[in-house]
Amino acid sequence: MSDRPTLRTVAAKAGVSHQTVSRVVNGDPTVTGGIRDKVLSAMRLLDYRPSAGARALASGRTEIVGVVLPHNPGFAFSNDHLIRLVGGADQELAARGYGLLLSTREVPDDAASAHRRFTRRRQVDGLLVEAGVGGEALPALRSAGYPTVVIGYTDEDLHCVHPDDEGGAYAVTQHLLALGHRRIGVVNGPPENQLAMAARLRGLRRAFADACRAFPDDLMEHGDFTAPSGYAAAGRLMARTDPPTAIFAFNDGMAFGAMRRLREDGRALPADVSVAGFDDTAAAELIDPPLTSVSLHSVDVGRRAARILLDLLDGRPPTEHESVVPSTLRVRASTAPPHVAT
Amino acid sequence: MSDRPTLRTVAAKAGVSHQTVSRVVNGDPTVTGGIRDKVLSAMRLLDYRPSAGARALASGRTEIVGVVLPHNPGFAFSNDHLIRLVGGADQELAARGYGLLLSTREVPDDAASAHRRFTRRRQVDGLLVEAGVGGEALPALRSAGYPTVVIGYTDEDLHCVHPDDEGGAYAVTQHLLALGHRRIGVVNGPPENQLAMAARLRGLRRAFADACRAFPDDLMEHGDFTAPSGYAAAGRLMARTDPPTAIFAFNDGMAFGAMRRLREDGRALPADVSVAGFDDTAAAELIDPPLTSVSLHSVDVGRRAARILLDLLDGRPPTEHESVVPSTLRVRASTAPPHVAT
DNA sequence: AGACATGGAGTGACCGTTCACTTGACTGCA
DNA sequence: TGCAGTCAAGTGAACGGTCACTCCATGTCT
Repeated sequence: MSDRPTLRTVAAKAGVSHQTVSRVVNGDPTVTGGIRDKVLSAMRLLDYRPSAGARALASGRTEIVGVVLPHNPGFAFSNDHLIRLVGGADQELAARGYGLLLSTREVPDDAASAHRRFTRRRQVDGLLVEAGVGGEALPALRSAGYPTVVIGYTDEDLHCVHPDDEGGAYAVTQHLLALGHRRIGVVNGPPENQLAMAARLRGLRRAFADACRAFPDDLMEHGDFTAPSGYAAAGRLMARTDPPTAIFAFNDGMAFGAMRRLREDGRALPADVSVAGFDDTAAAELIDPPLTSVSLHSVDVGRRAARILLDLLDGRPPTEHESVVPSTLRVRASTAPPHVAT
Repeated sequence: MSDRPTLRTVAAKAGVSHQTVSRVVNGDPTVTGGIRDKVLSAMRLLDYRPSAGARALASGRTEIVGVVLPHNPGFAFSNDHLIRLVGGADQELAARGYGLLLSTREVPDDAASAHRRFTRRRQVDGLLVEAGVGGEALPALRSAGYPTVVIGYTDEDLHCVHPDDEGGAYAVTQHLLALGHRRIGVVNGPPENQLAMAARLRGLRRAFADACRAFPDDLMEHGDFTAPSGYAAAGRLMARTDPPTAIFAFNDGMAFGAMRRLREDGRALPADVSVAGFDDTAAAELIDPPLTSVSLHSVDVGRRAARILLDLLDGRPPTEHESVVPSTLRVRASTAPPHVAT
């Protein structure tokens, strides 16, 4: 009595076979209008809800995809990115009836644990993996044999989607060069994000090359994406004998740190030194002066990744192996022409 | 051949019954060591992975909980909170073998759609709902009859967990009063978050009362959590004949807007006017001057909610109906004693 | 008019677990 | 020595869908 109704219960009520009810549930067009109505009202009457488990068992598909995210509370700058990524993926996947099973793991985690939760228990049809979960996890995922799309960069032979880091860095650099800056200091990111950072560096170099110049390698420092590391890097850059007139930090967090350092050193922003960031976090337009940065369209990245995964799930191999989502430069008040040289 | 092994396949290989294999998989202690080893090696040999679908069908439990989040891209300030919430919940739930099935919906959404995805197809055992999904959705969820924990405030008769908004606001107000501020302007939040805002207002009033004063109601303005609304509200507050010496905005975003407005009006921060926010977003300590705010311990809120849900799922009714997670005041440079009155 | 294609609806097996019972061996106690 | 009591392991029936077929009533072509 208190048991939930099944296909057969509904079938009995409607005076049809359980298969017919199944057809109605799945929107099979071969069911006649009259019969369909009878079944629908029986379903409504009994408050019928299909059992996802039974369906998964019988069909072999769970209609769930696993989403593996890095969860590094200290690395706050990417939260905007992550949540938008997931939101975008959810939009696409939900439209096709797929659910998102989440796994957020501390980044220093044994490679196995994150994905094993899904694959060990065959509860997902495919996987969406943020590259930040760490390179060790990816080979393990590959071997599990699930359709997988990586969000970010990867060395593995997997489909991947990422923002146009190279294009974004190109745009920033071109913007600074056009303003008249010649000595541009760079605050590069940490080695963990090597592939993304390499792309940004490529964009930077290409912009210099297109302006018939070369990036002076001695003007590069490294940070770890945190504001303090940007603070320190800016200090080192400005201590050069011929200091830069602009600083391009490879994420907003380090740009904020650099801004603080420059201001503490008594330099006016952007009159004395221009600063540009990357990622266009929420704080970028709140800070004073508002930070020139590169917006990543994370929602679109998530959507694109989801679409590729859906192709894979449908057995429709996507044409492109690596998909790049355009990013856009947001010019704000932190960048301006340099002081006229003496 | 390419089919995945089942319990019975493993059983045949190990020379035992399928039930014994099931016992080993589920860690039943009644299985003898020798037999267990045989089964385990057979499992390893065949790369056996249990079918979540079959298990769900047979046991009636999916070992998945649904997480319903509001997804409002414009409302960037809460992303930190959301992602930490989920991270915390995941920590607790994963430890007990539960997965998190995510649903992020645009906030203006028909009440039905968000949760129906889960409940319609019975793929979750319980639900974790962020109160921001909107009040209309909650009654619908209730009727679905799933064990449910609300993260935030609710009028419904559901278990809920939220940060100590009242205590946080009390701490901020007490801090400002202790500094010597008497006229404290408030930028209240939007009506959608009425219950949380009411709690913050209670804390504010209580702090005034404990100092044997009363909050001057004429010094309250409303915003919508965005920086521009804080900007506007600050303008209105400072236009009073007797303007406040401190502004307490009910979230960081509005505080940032207020700071910009004050600075544009030529006021020094915090020398002329102190500003305090709420939520302690990542940007709070990056901005200049760093913003005094209230940190919400979102991870703990998520964990607590998950634990309560686990109690519910275990048929162990939690003692407390409403659970409050302490929040802490972070005093930074945006608050200081007021100018000495003439 | 008879053979045949067509399309709506029904039949029963099967997917891979768990669950309630049963079986059988071994224990300890009278 | 016999028998209840215990405990490890086995048996077979669900669980609630989907899938591959069969079946039957039409309509069409020769």
